[in-house]
This record gives sequence, structure tokens and C-alpha cells, in this order.
Amino acid sequence: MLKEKGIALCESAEVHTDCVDRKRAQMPSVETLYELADFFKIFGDSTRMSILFAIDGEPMCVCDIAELLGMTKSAVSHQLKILRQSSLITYKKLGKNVFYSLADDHVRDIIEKALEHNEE
Amino acid sequence: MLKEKGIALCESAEVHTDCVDRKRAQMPSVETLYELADFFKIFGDSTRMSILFAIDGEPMCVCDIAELLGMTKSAVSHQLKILRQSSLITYKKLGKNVFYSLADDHVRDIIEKALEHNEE
DNA sequence: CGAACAGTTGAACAATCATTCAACTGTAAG
DNA sequence: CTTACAGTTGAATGATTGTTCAACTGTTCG
Repeated sequence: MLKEKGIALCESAEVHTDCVDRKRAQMPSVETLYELADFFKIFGDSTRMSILFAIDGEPMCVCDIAELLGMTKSAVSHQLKILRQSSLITYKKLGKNVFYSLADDHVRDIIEKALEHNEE
Repeated sequence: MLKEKGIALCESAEVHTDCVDRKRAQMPSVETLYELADFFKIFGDSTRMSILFAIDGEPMCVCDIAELLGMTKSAVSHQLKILRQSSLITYKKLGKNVFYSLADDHVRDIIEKALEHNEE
């Protein structure tokens, strides 16, 4: 039964394995999927998101970011470490202060795309 | 001290409040920041990311997605619910099966942007 | 040198979250 | 009607994770 059909919908039990096999061939590697998820995970926290907006345009030191966000320097520093390890931000020491800024424009692009989606 | 300077770097204690105030005026609302973080949080899981790739192009039923990912139908269904609640996917009932597909092209765009970043 | 401030770090705690398990609904077929 | 399969759901469990706290490093300034 159900021998016709090309790539339409999988509707019988026999076709399902075909469907799965076809999909499996198109799927990205497991490593890519994990990297992608880990990448988005970085943006999935309001503190980190706030920090990214804070240091956008003009670099800021930890102390000021903490005051801006109403958080402790420690909490901010922990999140800055995560952002640093993901190469999303860079820093520059100046006396007692450490100034953080966005690593590149790519970060801005992605957030902007999400903002567009958000406004719909 | 340090009376000159325009918008350069904040280097003394007095200027810091200026810097913070300036930034505060440019920051998005707290609600926007939370919405943005919550949006990215959805993508920040490898199972959900895999599901999005699976149903890209051709719709798939829960059963097949589960087999493709090597997971239980229950685990997949739980994640599908989250994706549904975020309006990232839609579904269509056909007999015993429920076929899921991407809600719009916006989702593809964002993932593609991340893939670009990932390949650098 | 010593006090004060900026920043980092590790452990502990609390909250969040993904998966499992079992029970359930609804549809298709014998 | 009854069996079998697809899918959903809620509670429980285990893992992950953000924040707090305290201790520490390093720099500036008196």
C-alpha cells in the first residue's frame, strides 16, 4: 500500500525510515549542533545580554557595568569571563580599571536580527 | 582634575557616573532585555537545535524526529512544546501523526547568521 | 610601607531545566 | 469492541548554572 509518492509527507510506516534517512543525510554534524547551541546559550541570559548592550559603542569598566546593572562586581565579572571565553568581547587594562568592548560587529548583527524578530 | 575630555574613556572616579548615565539612556528596556535573552535561550539547547534542523524544509512527525535524534518520543515532545510556545514552529495533524514544521524563515536566518560566525 | 579601590576566583547555595517514567488521550485497523 | 500505535502530560530526578560570599591579586596614592 501507498507505493506512489515522491518526497511528499511520510504517511505510512514503511516510508518513515526513508524520511529519517533522507533527513539524516542533511543534518549538520553533532559537533556543529552542540557548538551552535552553546553559542546561543551565551546570549540566553539577561545579565550577559545587558552587558553586551552596555559595552556596545563605548567600552566600560567592570565597576561601571556593575553600577549600571545594579549588580555586584563579582557577578558581573563572572559573566564577563564567560563572554571572554567565547571570544565575544575583548578587554584592555588601564591603571586599576579593565575596559571591556565588543569583539566584532558580528555580535551586533545577531542581536539585531533577534530584535527584528522580537518586534513582530 | 581631568576636566577636559569629551566622550573618550572614563578614567577618574568623577567621570564614571557620567559614563553610566550616558549608557543608561541608551540601554533597551529591561523587558526587551529579558525577551531577547528568553528568545536566545530557546536556541541554546542541542536537542531543540537538532529539531529545528530536522523539520527544516520537510515537515516531520514526532515519531521520526525521535528516531532521527535517538531520543524518546516523550523527550522530543517536551521540547516541541517549548518550541511551539515560542511560535517558532507550527504543526498539522494527519491521522495518528502530528507533523511539525518551521513557523517562518526568520528562524532560518538567525541560525544561518550563527553558523557564519561559527565557521570563522 | 600601608590603606583603598578595581577586579578576579573558587566554593557554596538556590534555582532552572532537560530527561525519564508512568499514565493518559485519541486515532487506525483487525 | 479491542488492540496497537502516536503523541501529550505531570511529577520526579539529576545535571547545569547564575549569584553570593569571602579571600585573594594588583594598582594607585598618601
